[in-house]
Amino acid sequence: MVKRTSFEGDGCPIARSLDALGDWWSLLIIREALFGLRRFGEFQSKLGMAKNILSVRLRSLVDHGILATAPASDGSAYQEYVLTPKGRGTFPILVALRQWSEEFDDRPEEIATVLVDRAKGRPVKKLEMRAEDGRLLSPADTTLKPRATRRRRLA
Amino acid sequence: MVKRTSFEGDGCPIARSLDALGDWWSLLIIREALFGLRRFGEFQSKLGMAKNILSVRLRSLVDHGILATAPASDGSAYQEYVLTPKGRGTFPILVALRQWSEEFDDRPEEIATVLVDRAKGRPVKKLEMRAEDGRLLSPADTTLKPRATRRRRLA
DNA sequence: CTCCAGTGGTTGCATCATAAAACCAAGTTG
DNA sequence: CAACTTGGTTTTATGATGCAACCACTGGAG
Repeated sequence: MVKRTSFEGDGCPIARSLDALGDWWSLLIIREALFGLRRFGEFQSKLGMAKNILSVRLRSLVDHGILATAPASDGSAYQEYVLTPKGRGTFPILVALRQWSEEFDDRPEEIATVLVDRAKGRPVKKLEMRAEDGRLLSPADTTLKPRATRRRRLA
Repeated sequence: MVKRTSFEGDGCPIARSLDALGDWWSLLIIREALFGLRRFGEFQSKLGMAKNILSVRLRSLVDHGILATAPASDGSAYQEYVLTPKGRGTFPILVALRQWSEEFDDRPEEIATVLVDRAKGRPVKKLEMRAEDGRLLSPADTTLKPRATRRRRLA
Protein backbone atom coordinates (compact mmCIF):
# COMPACT_ATOMS: atom_id res chain seq x y z
CA MET A 1 0.00 0.00 0.00
CA VAL A 2 2.29 2.71 -1.15
CA LYS A 3 -0.69 4.77 -2.06
CA ARG A 4 -0.97 8.49 -1.76
CA THR A 5 -2.16 8.14 1.83
CA SER A 6 -5.70 9.32 1.62
CA PHE A 7 -6.91 11.29 4.61
CA GLU A 8 -10.52 10.30 4.12
CA GLY A 9 -10.88 8.56 7.43
CA ASP A 10 -8.98 11.16 9.38
CA GLY A 11 -10.83 13.15 11.96
CA CYS A 12 -9.01 16.38 11.19
CA PRO A 13 -11.12 18.59 8.97
CA ILE A 14 -8.01 20.14 7.45
CA ALA A 15 -6.81 16.74 6.34
CA ARG A 16 -10.26 15.99 5.00
CA SER A 17 -10.23 19.15 2.94
CA LEU A 18 -6.79 18.39 1.62
CA ASP A 19 -7.99 14.98 0.59
CA ALA A 20 -10.41 16.65 -1.81
CA LEU A 21 -8.37 19.57 -3.07
CA GLY A 22 -4.88 19.14 -1.74
CA ASP A 23 -3.08 18.44 -4.96
CA TRP A 24 -1.23 20.71 -7.28
CA TRP A 25 -3.98 21.40 -9.75
CA SER A 26 -7.38 21.15 -8.11
CA LEU A 27 -7.39 24.58 -6.51
CA LEU A 28 -6.15 26.17 -9.70
CA ILE A 29 -8.91 24.51 -11.67
CA ILE A 30 -11.41 25.80 -9.13
CA ARG A 31 -9.90 29.25 -9.38
CA GLU A 32 -10.43 29.26 -13.13
CA ALA A 33 -13.92 27.89 -12.68
CA LEU A 34 -14.72 30.76 -10.34
CA PHE A 35 -13.58 33.02 -13.13
CA GLY A 36 -16.16 31.49 -15.37
CA LEU A 37 -14.27 28.82 -17.26
CA ARG A 38 -16.40 25.82 -18.01
CA ARG A 39 -15.02 23.86 -20.92
CA PHE A 40 -12.33 21.22 -20.94
CA GLY A 41 -10.36 23.05 -23.58
CA GLU A 42 -10.57 26.34 -21.72
CA PHE A 43 -9.04 24.84 -18.60
CA GLN A 44 -6.43 23.03 -20.61
CA SER A 45 -5.21 26.05 -22.52
CA LYS A 46 -5.48 28.49 -19.63
CA LEU A 47 -3.63 26.31 -17.16
CA GLY A 48 -1.28 24.75 -19.69
CA MET A 49 -1.57 21.34 -18.12
CA ALA A 50 -1.55 17.90 -19.67
CA LYS A 51 -4.93 16.76 -20.86
CA ASN A 52 -4.82 13.41 -19.14
CA ILE A 53 -4.09 15.03 -15.79
CA LEU A 54 -6.85 17.53 -16.35
CA SER A 55 -9.17 14.68 -17.16
CA VAL A 56 -8.32 12.86 -13.94
CA ARG A 57 -8.60 16.01 -11.85
CA LEU A 58 -11.94 17.02 -13.30
CA ARG A 59 -13.31 13.56 -12.61
CA SER A 60 -12.01 13.69 -9.07
CA LEU A 61 -13.55 17.11 -8.48
CA VAL A 62 -16.86 15.87 -9.84
CA ASP A 63 -16.67 12.81 -7.58
CA HIS A 64 -16.06 15.08 -4.62
CA GLY A 65 -19.10 17.16 -5.46
CA ILE A 66 -17.05 20.27 -6.19
CA LEU A 67 -17.82 20.38 -9.88
CA ALA A 68 -20.80 19.04 -11.74
CA THR A 69 -21.14 18.23 -15.41
CA ALA A 70 -23.78 20.20 -17.23
CA PRO A 71 -24.96 18.84 -20.54
CA ALA A 72 -24.90 22.09 -22.45
CA SER A 73 -25.14 25.86 -22.18
CA ASP A 74 -24.31 27.42 -25.52
CA GLY A 75 -26.31 24.99 -27.59
CA SER A 76 -23.43 22.77 -28.60
CA ALA A 77 -23.61 19.11 -27.73
CA TYR A 78 -20.49 19.26 -25.61
CA GLN A 79 -20.30 19.01 -21.86
CA GLU A 80 -19.38 21.64 -19.33
CA TYR A 81 -18.01 21.66 -15.82
CA VAL A 82 -19.69 24.02 -13.41
CA LEU A 83 -19.05 24.68 -9.75
CA THR A 84 -21.49 23.37 -7.19
CA PRO A 85 -22.22 25.35 -4.02
CA LYS A 86 -19.55 23.21 -2.35
CA GLY A 87 -17.14 24.30 -5.04
CA ARG A 88 -18.01 27.96 -4.69
CA GLY A 89 -17.52 27.49 -0.95
CA THR A 90 -13.79 27.18 -1.50
CA PHE A 91 -13.58 30.89 -2.21
CA PRO A 92 -12.31 31.82 1.27
CA ILE A 93 -9.56 29.23 0.92
CA LEU A 94 -8.40 30.83 -2.30
CA VAL A 95 -8.57 34.28 -0.78
CA ALA A 96 -6.55 33.10 2.20
CA LEU A 97 -3.91 31.61 -0.09
CA ARG A 98 -3.81 34.79 -2.13
CA GLN A 99 -3.46 37.02 0.89
CA TRP A 100 -0.75 34.86 2.37
CA SER A 101 1.23 35.21 -0.80
CA GLU A 102 0.63 38.95 -0.92
CA GLU A 103 1.83 39.34 2.62
CA PHE A 104 4.78 36.99 2.77
CA ASP A 105 6.00 36.26 -0.75
CA ASP A 106 9.70 36.81 -1.20
CA ARG A 107 9.19 38.43 -4.58
CA PRO A 108 5.88 40.24 -4.26
CA GLU A 109 6.70 42.29 -7.33
CA GLU A 110 6.04 39.19 -9.41
CA ILE A 111 2.44 38.97 -8.28
CA ALA A 112 0.37 40.03 -11.24
CA THR A 113 -3.09 40.66 -9.86
CA VAL A 114 -4.90 42.16 -6.90
CA LEU A 115 -8.29 41.11 -5.62
CA VAL A 116 -10.40 44.22 -5.32
CA ASP A 117 -13.83 45.24 -4.18
CA ARG A 118 -15.73 45.60 -7.44
CA ALA A 119 -17.69 48.59 -6.28
CA LYS A 120 -14.74 50.71 -5.19
CA GLY A 121 -11.83 49.12 -6.98
CA ARG A 122 -9.96 48.96 -3.69
CA PRO A 123 -8.20 45.84 -2.37
CA VAL A 124 -10.27 43.67 -0.07
CA LYS A 125 -9.39 43.60 3.60
CA LYS A 126 -7.45 40.77 5.11
CA LEU A 127 -9.59 37.90 6.26
CA GLU A 128 -10.24 38.16 9.94
CA MET A 129 -11.11 35.55 12.46
CA ARG A 130 -13.76 36.64 14.88
CA ALA A 131 -15.59 35.17 17.82
CA GLU A 132 -19.36 34.74 17.81
CA ASP A 133 -19.68 38.08 19.54
CA GLY A 134 -17.47 39.81 17.02
CA ARG A 135 -14.22 40.05 18.94
CA LEU A 136 -11.16 39.81 16.71
CA LEU A 137 -9.27 36.61 17.44
CA SER A 138 -5.61 35.78 17.02
CA PRO A 139 -4.46 32.17 16.66
CA ALA A 140 -3.49 32.19 20.32
CA ASP A 141 -7.05 33.15 21.26
CA THR A 142 -8.36 29.91 19.87
CA THR A 143 -8.17 26.31 20.87
CA LEU A 144 -9.46 22.99 19.59
CA LYS A 145 -12.23 21.18 21.37
CA PRO A 146 -13.29 17.61 20.71
CA ARG A 147 -16.59 17.64 18.94
CA ALA A 148 -19.59 16.64 20.95
CA THR A 149 -20.16 13.24 19.41
CA ARG A 150 -23.79 12.56 19.03
CA ARG A 151 -25.22 9.14 18.41
CA ARG A 152 -24.96 8.07 14.85
CA ARG A 153 -28.24 8.45 13.10
CA LEU A 154 -29.48 6.15 10.31
CA ALA A 155 -26.39 4.21 9.40
CA MET B 1 11.43 17.92 -17.97
CA VAL B 2 8.66 15.98 -16.35
CA LYS B 3 9.17 17.76 -13.09
CA ARG B 4 6.47 18.67 -10.69
CA THR B 5 5.71 21.88 -12.58
CA SER B 6 6.76 24.48 -10.10
CA PHE B 7 4.62 27.60 -10.08
CA GLU B 8 7.43 29.79 -8.88
CA GLY B 9 7.44 32.05 -11.88
CA ASP B 10 3.69 32.26 -12.16
CA GLY B 11 2.05 35.60 -11.58
CA CYS B 12 -0.90 34.13 -9.76
CA PRO B 13 -0.47 34.46 -6.01
CA ILE B 14 -2.55 31.37 -5.41
CA ALA B 15 -0.20 29.33 -7.54
CA ARG B 16 2.73 30.87 -5.72
CA SER B 17 1.29 29.85 -2.38
CA LEU B 18 0.63 26.37 -3.61
CA ASP B 19 4.21 26.14 -4.73
CA ALA B 20 5.30 26.51 -1.11
CA LEU B 21 2.64 24.53 0.71
CA GLY B 22 0.54 22.82 -1.89
CA ASP B 23 1.55 19.26 -1.24
CA TRP B 24 -0.07 16.62 0.86
CA TRP B 25 1.95 17.07 4.01
CA SER B 26 3.16 20.64 4.36
CA LEU B 27 -0.04 22.13 5.68
CA LEU B 28 -0.46 19.29 8.13
CA ILE B 29 3.06 19.79 9.40
CA ILE B 30 2.30 23.47 9.84
CA ARG B 31 -0.91 22.61 11.64
CA GLU B 32 1.00 20.49 14.12
CA ALA B 33 3.61 23.20 14.47
CA LEU B 34 0.89 25.67 15.33
CA PHE B 35 -0.13 23.24 18.03
CA GLY B 36 3.31 23.46 19.48
CA LEU B 37 5.12 20.49 17.98
CA ARG B 38 8.77 21.18 17.36
CA ARG B 39 10.76 18.01 17.19
CA PHE B 40 11.29 15.69 14.26
CA GLY B 41 10.07 12.71 16.20
CA GLU B 42 6.97 14.51 17.37
CA PHE B 43 5.91 15.28 13.83
CA GLN B 44 6.76 11.81 12.70
CA SER B 45 4.75 10.00 15.32
CA LYS B 46 1.83 12.43 15.33
CA LEU B 47 1.39 12.47 11.58
CA GLY B 48 2.42 8.88 11.04
CA MET B 49 4.37 9.70 7.92
CA ALA B 50 7.55 8.21 6.55
CA LYS B 51 10.66 9.75 7.99
CA ASN B 52 12.33 10.40 4.67
CA ILE B 53 9.34 12.32 3.43
CA LEU B 54 9.16 14.29 6.62
CA SER B 55 12.82 15.07 6.24
CA VAL B 56 12.32 16.41 2.72
CA ARG B 57 9.23 18.40 3.70
CA LEU B 58 10.85 19.99 6.70
CA ARG B 59 13.80 21.03 4.60
CA SER B 60 11.48 22.48 1.99
CA LEU B 61 9.51 24.41 4.58
CA VAL B 62 12.72 25.78 6.02
CA ASP B 63 13.89 26.77 2.54
CA HIS B 64 10.61 28.59 2.00
CA GLY B 65 11.04 30.50 5.23
CA ILE B 66 8.01 28.90 6.84
CA LEU B 67 9.93 27.01 9.47
CA ALA B 68 13.28 27.79 11.01
CA THR B 69 15.64 25.50 12.82
CA ALA B 70 16.35 26.48 16.39
CA PRO B 71 19.41 24.97 18.03
CA ALA B 72 17.79 24.04 21.30
CA SER B 73 15.04 24.87 23.79
CA ASP B 74 14.98 22.15 26.44
CA GLY B 75 18.70 21.95 26.93
CA SER B 76 19.33 18.94 24.72
CA ALA B 77 21.68 19.29 21.81
CA TYR B 78 19.03 18.39 19.30
CA GLN B 79 17.47 20.70 16.81
CA GLU B 80 13.95 22.03 16.68
CA TYR B 81 11.66 23.34 13.99
CA VAL B 82 9.76 26.47 14.85
CA LEU B 83 7.34 28.53 12.81
CA THR B 84 8.46 31.86 11.45
CA PRO B 85 6.00 34.76 11.19
CA LYS B 86 5.48 33.66 7.59
CA GLY B 87 4.61 30.22 8.89
CA ARG B 88 2.21 31.54 11.49
CA GLY B 89 0.67 33.63 8.73
CA THR B 90 -0.81 30.48 7.22
CA PHE B 91 -3.32 30.31 10.02
CA PRO B 92 -6.20 31.82 8.02
CA ILE B 93 -5.57 29.24 5.30
CA LEU B 94 -5.93 26.44 7.78
CA VAL B 95 -9.03 28.01 9.25
CA ALA B 96 -10.53 28.36 5.79
CA LEU B 97 -9.80 24.71 5.01
CA ARG B 98 -11.30 23.66 8.31
CA GLN B 99 -14.45 25.71 7.84
CA TRP B 100 -14.91 24.44 4.33
CA SER B 101 -14.82 20.91 5.61
CA GLU B 102 -17.19 21.73 8.44
CA GLU B 103 -19.65 23.26 6.03
CA PHE B 104 -19.51 20.91 3.09
CA ASP B 105 -18.08 17.57 4.19
CA ASP B 106 -20.22 14.63 3.20
CA ARG B 107 -19.66 12.94 6.54
CA PRO B 108 -19.41 15.80 9.02
CA GLU B 109 -20.00 13.39 11.88
CA GLU B 110 -16.46 12.11 11.35
CA ILE B 111 -14.93 15.47 12.10
CA ALA B 112 -13.33 15.15 15.48
CA THR B 113 -12.62 18.69 16.60
CA VAL B 114 -14.06 22.18 16.62
CA LEU B 115 -12.07 25.40 16.62
CA VAL B 116 -13.35 27.52 19.46
CA ASP B 117 -12.79 30.92 20.95
CA ARG B 118 -10.64 30.14 23.97
CA ALA B 119 -12.31 32.75 26.14
CA LYS B 120 -15.87 31.59 25.64
CA GLY B 121 -15.46 28.07 24.38
CA ARG B 122 -17.76 28.88 21.47
CA PRO B 123 -16.98 28.07 17.82
CA VAL B 124 -15.33 30.85 15.89
CA LYS B 125 -17.32 32.67 13.25
CA LYS B 126 -16.95 31.92 9.59
CA LEU B 127 -14.23 33.91 7.91
CA GLU B 128 -15.68 36.91 6.17
CA MET B 129 -14.39 38.91 3.27
CA ARG B 130 -14.87 42.61 3.71
CA ALA B 131 -14.11 45.74 1.77
CA GLU B 132 -11.81 48.39 3.14
CA ASP B 133 -14.83 50.23 4.48
CA GLY B 134 -16.15 47.12 6.18
CA ARG B 135 -18.88 46.08 3.77
CA LEU B 136 -19.34 42.32 3.62
CA LEU B 137 -18.31 41.03 0.21
CA SER B 138 -19.44 37.95 -1.68
CA PRO B 139 -17.26 36.42 -4.40
CA ALA B 140 -19.37 38.18 -7.00
CA ASP B 141 -18.63 41.52 -5.37
CA THR B 142 -14.96 41.15 -6.14
CA THR B 143 -12.84 41.23 -9.25
CA LEU B 144 -9.20 40.90 -10.17
CA LYS B 145 -7.20 43.88 -11.23
CA PRO B 146 -3.75 43.77 -12.78
CA ARG B 147 -1.26 45.03 -10.29
CA ALA B 148 0.21 48.41 -11.01
CA THR B 149 3.65 47.38 -12.20
CA ARG B 150 6.54 49.11 -13.81
CA ARG B 151 8.29 45.94 -14.75
CA ARG B 152 7.63 44.27 -18.06
CA ARG B 153 6.28 40.79 -18.05
CA LEU B 154 8.09 38.00 -19.76
CA ALA B 155 6.81 37.70 -23.28
C1' DC C 1 -22.93 11.67 -47.78
C1' DT C 2 -17.96 12.45 -47.41
C1' DC C 3 -14.07 14.75 -45.96
C1' DC C 4 -11.81 17.41 -42.68
C1' DA C 5 -10.75 20.49 -38.74
C1' DG C 6 -11.71 21.10 -33.85
C1' DT C 7 -13.15 19.34 -29.28
C1' DG C 8 -12.69 16.12 -25.68
C1' DG C 9 -10.75 12.99 -24.19
C1' DT C 10 -7.67 7.99 -23.52
C1' DT C 11 -3.37 5.27 -23.94
C1' DG C 12 1.80 4.42 -23.72
C1' DC C 13 5.90 5.39 -22.09
C1' DA C 14 9.55 7.85 -19.50
C1' DT C 15 10.48 10.22 -15.34
C1' DC C 16 9.62 11.89 -10.75
C1' DA C 17 7.76 11.63 -6.06
C1' DT C 18 6.25 8.89 -2.31
C1' DA C 19 6.26 5.09 1.02
C1' DA C 20 7.98 1.51 3.79
C1' DA C 21 11.76 -0.55 5.77
C1' DA C 22 16.55 -1.08 6.56
C1' DC C 23 20.47 1.19 7.92
C1' DC C 24 23.41 4.55 10.42
C1' DA C 25 25.60 8.20 13.19
C1' DA C 26 25.47 11.27 16.86
C1' DG C 27 23.49 12.21 21.59
C1' DT C 28 21.93 10.52 25.80
C1' DT C 29 21.46 7.24 29.51
C1' DG C 30 22.54 3.54 32.59
C1' DC D 1 31.36 2.25 27.50
C1' DA D 2 27.30 -0.40 26.14
C1' DA D 3 22.52 0.23 25.09
C1' DC D 4 18.99 2.97 23.65
C1' DT D 5 16.90 7.14 21.62
C1' DT D 6 16.79 10.79 18.25
C1' DG D 7 17.19 12.30 13.80
C1' DG D 8 17.91 11.38 10.01
C1' DT D 9 19.81 8.88 4.92
C1' DT D 10 19.70 4.98 1.65
C1' DT D 11 17.38 1.37 -0.84
C1' DT D 12 13.89 -0.37 -3.34
C1' DA D 13 9.08 -0.76 -4.97
C1' DT D 14 5.21 1.52 -6.64
C1' DG D 15 2.06 5.27 -7.58
C1' DA D 16 1.60 9.91 -9.79
C1' DT D 17 2.85 13.22 -13.40
C1' DG D 18 4.00 14.94 -17.95
C1' DC D 19 4.38 14.67 -22.79
C1' DA D 20 3.12 12.93 -27.08
C1' DA D 21 0.51 10.09 -29.84
C1' DC D 22 -3.80 8.31 -30.78
C1' DC D 23 -8.89 7.93 -31.13
C1' DA D 24 -14.03 9.03 -30.99
C1' DC D 25 -17.35 12.30 -31.76
C1' DT D 26 -19.13 17.02 -33.48
C1' DG D 27 -20.01 20.35 -36.71
C1' DG D 28 -19.42 22.41 -41.03
C1' DA D 29 -18.03 22.70 -46.18
C1' DG D 30 -18.57 20.72 -50.41
